[in-house]
Amino acid sequence: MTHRTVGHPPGLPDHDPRARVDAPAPDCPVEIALAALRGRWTTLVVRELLGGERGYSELRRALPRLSDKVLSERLAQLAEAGVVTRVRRPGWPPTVRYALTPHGRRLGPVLQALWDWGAAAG
Amino acid sequence: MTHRTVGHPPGLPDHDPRARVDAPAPDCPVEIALAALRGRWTTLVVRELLGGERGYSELRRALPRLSDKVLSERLAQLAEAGVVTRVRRPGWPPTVRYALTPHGRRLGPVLQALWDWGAAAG
DNA sequence: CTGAATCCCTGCCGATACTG
DNA sequence: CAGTATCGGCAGGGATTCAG
Repeated sequence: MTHRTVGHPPGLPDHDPRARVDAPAPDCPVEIALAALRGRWTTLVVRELLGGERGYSELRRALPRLSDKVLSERLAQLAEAGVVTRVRRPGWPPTVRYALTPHGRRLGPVLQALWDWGAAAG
Repeated sequence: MTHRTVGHPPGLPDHDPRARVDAPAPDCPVEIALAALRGRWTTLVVRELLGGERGYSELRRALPRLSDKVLSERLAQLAEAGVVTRVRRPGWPPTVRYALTPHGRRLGPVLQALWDWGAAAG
């Protein structure tokens, strides 16, 4: 959805056309960000990659209860969102490395903000 | 899920027991925050309330395509999460006012962080 | 080793109708 | 005015199986 954080300094310019909508809009930046993080396991995969480049089976070992299907889905989703890059290495056995893009690394502060809010007493 | 924003200054203490899990955990602060914002329309309702106290029908007018059912669900969900308070006013016709709690108002920076990330070029 | 395809089940959301 | 009850469609996620 589209947002203006009204009354919250500094606040974004109200001239942004993606603001002031009355329904969920896929081009709203907040929607884009939440879409990138959407789905079970997604943030755990990102957290793992914040620790550095990983291979497919390394991710599987780090998250043993995550199924192949969902891991594939998440990696595809995150690649689509421009968060991770996928690099096939030639040779045998075939190996693939996953790493955060610069944009993906900028999710660090976002996850921190979410953590801080969730950690504060309700 | 539980997160440690590894490699991102300042970073949280790694002693937090809610970190370093290998599966989605409901008590992880990031999970808590995402759960509060989960579901369609949720952030739009919050954004509306960031502009100040609102009544039920004011919210309906601001978000005309949001059904009664989902609006009720969202307000209940946000109240459960400690984000909004619900105040019935005596008299006729019955009126109810919804407002953000202090905790809810702290979602401003969180939504800002999400906006900023989503607005940055991928 | 690194995935994609399939099956099934569950939970979310929207529409409609009804109540205090 | 401020909701709740009910139903149906669809997408998400887990287990298993198959493929490059």
